[in-house]
Formats: sequence, C-alpha cells, structure tokens
Amino acid sequence: MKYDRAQAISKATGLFWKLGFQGTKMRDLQEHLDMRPGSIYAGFGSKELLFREALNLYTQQSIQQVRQFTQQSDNALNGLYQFVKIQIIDSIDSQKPKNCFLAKTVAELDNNNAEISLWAQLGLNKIEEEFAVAFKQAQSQGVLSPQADCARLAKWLQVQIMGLRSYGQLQVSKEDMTGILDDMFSSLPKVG
Amino acid sequence: MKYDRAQAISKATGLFWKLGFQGTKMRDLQEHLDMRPGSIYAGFGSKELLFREALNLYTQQSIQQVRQFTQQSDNALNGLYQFVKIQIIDSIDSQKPKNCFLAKTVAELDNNNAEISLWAQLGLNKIEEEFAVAFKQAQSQGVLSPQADCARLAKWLQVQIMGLRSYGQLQVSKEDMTGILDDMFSSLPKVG
DNA sequence: GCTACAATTGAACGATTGTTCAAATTAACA
DNA sequence: TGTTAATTTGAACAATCGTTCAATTGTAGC
Repeated sequence: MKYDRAQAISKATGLFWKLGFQGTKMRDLQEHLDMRPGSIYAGFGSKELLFREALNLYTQQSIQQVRQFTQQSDNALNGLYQFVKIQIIDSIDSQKPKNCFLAKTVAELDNNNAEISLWAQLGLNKIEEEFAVAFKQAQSQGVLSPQADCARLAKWLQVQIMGLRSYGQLQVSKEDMTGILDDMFSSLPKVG
Repeated sequence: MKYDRAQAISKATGLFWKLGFQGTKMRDLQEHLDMRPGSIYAGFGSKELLFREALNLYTQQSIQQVRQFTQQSDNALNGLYQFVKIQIIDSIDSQKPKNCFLAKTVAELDNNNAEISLWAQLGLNKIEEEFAVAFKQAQSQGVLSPQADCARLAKWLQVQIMGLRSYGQLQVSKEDMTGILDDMFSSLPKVG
C-alpha cells in the first residue's frame, strides 16, 4: 500500500523539529516514519528535500494558527496574545519541542547549507508579515493606537516569541513565563 | 613546542559557536587549531570535553563583560543597555555568530547529549544571576524603581537578548534592531 | 652529546553517515 | 487470472565520522 504522504511529512516535521537537520539521521526517519530508505528517497528525493517539506508545513501551520486565533478572539490583539500563550506557554509541560523550528534551523545551519537556511528565513518573513496584518486588524478594531508602526510591531513580536521560545527550553515555570508574557503585551500602545 | 592551551580553546570556541557541536567535525578543528588529532585528544580528551571548555570560556567572558559594562557606565541600567548594544547590534555587520552560543547549544542538543545541554543551561543561569545583580545595582543607584522585581527583570532581559540574537540572524538593519532595543529598555520602570 | 621523558604526528580503525538499486511485492486493468 | 506498471524492500556502497596508537620529534638536565 502506498504511504500517506501528508502523514509522513507531519511525522518528519516532528522529528526534524526535535533533533534538527544534522541531528536527524536517515535511520531515525526510517524508524519514525516506518518507511524503508528506498521509499523515502522515491517519495522525497533526499533528506534535504524532506526537510524543506517539513519547514513548509511548519510555516503554513503557524500562519494558519495566527489567522485562526486573531479571528476567533474578540479582537486581534487578544488573538495574538492567545496565540503566544497557547503555542508557547501551554507547551512547557509537554514533551513537544519548545523553540521555533525555523529559528532553530537558521541557527543550526551555516553557509554550507545556505539554501535550507534561506528557506527557513523566508518562512519567518511570511509569519512576520502575518503578524503585521494582525496588528493592522487591531488598529481597525480600535484596540491599537493608530499611530503604531505595525511593521515594527511585527518585528518586535517576532523577537519576543523567539526569546520566549528559547528561554522556554530551560527549566521555567508556567507562572514565570506568563509573567514575562503579560509584561510584553502590557507594553503595547493599547487603546481603551 | 607545546601548544597554547588558552588560544586553542578560544579558537575552538569560535568554531563551535559558528557550526554547533554536531556541525563541527574533528577535521574542522584540526584545521582551525592547526593541531593534529593526537594532540587534541592528548590535550582535551574528546570533542565533547573540548566543547565544554568552549562553553565555559563563553560563559566566563559574558559574565565579565556584563560586569565591565555595568561598572564603566554612569549607572548599571545604561551599562546593561551598552552591553546589549555593543554585544549584539554592533556585531550585525560582522561575520561573527549572532546568536547566543549557550542558547544555540541547548536548542541543538536533545536528551542524547543531555550533559552538554545541562552545562550550557548552567551557564545561562549564571549570566541571568549577573543580570539580577546589575538590576539591584541600578536600584541602589536610584535609577530603577525600588519596587521592581530584579529576578523577574533578569529573566525578562534574558528573553529579550535571546530574542534579539535569534532575530539578528536574519537580514536586519542596525536601525531596526536599535529601534527594538530602545523600545525594550524604555519599558523598564526607570526613575528620574 | 647523551639520556630520559614529554609532546606531536598522521596513518589507520571501526562505526556511522546519506544514498543507491536490483529484486520482491503490491496495485491496476484486462 | 494474467500482464504490466507502480511501489516497497533491505542489503550494500562510498564517504565521512570520532578516535587510537606506534612511531617520530622536541625538550630539559647533566
């Protein structure tokens, strides 16, 4: 029976996220995907191409979740808060990887694997753009100051999320993390 | 002639910082240190032990720089600002690694290399403690609110630095980075 | 210059790496 | 059911990995 491509990419994403590109060996993937090397290479071409599929899936899911939270919440600002809270804080006690898969990839790979690193950076840019959209939404909803520079706020939020996720790798309590998160959002130029 | 141990560790730190533990091969080290494998193993025991020396040097230098900046500046708060600015922003146009060596190590290594990861986490804790000391100094100097929770601010600063350094890996301008940095420090409960 | 010890050398080892491909198996259609 | 094409299998490959160690070179005291 032919393998389930979407499920295979999903499983590979989890493994790559946890172990990194270099840390994930083909034999790890063979076990985790329950596929033999020939099948993996027939389906994806190489370890690098499969890794790029993983980066794509992660990016796409992140963007989707930002949209989901900003639309479900009463306003986009609360939506972003919920996005960070659920995505980062609530994963602290779980065994899921805590840092950002894209940022970790950029950090791991130097100029020897420049193409993969650039691909990850492209994903981060897309997500940042989505943050900017959310901030503009917040402005049109009247909860964020019209004078606020949304592009700059988007960069700021990226920095905050990267920092939180890096710091979340250490042994921290949810309370400490929530405290930092609340301080973050209380510094925004809110309205009302 | 016997090799210069301190210089060898310094060179190894630069390479490990750039390429990571797994990304740095013994043959890379042999080239970069201009030492033959036997000498490296006679001097340091193994790749892992040399890596730990690198983590130690990086931690020690970071703490030393925090102390240096907080003492040279007119007050500890400005000292911390200068520390971040010079250490991070001014390295953007250089070819030095931009992310935090310790945070990168924690992100890279999973439970298979738990000992190294824990060692890096210990270094991050030491640095955070130094941040707390600096904030207390700022309080006694009358530039930071006496009600401020210095331990919490130290955690906050770690998050900010990790975020800035992660984000600094992308193609950003010094201006954008300085803007984010200024926003960061302007949100502190300053006095006067 | 000789001895004795310390340090360096670099070829080589076994293990592991990403990848290949002929053979075996399954699926599709008559 | 028989035939063809699509897919999976897993042993095996060349390259590279961290590491070792007998041989060589360098150093210090006499």
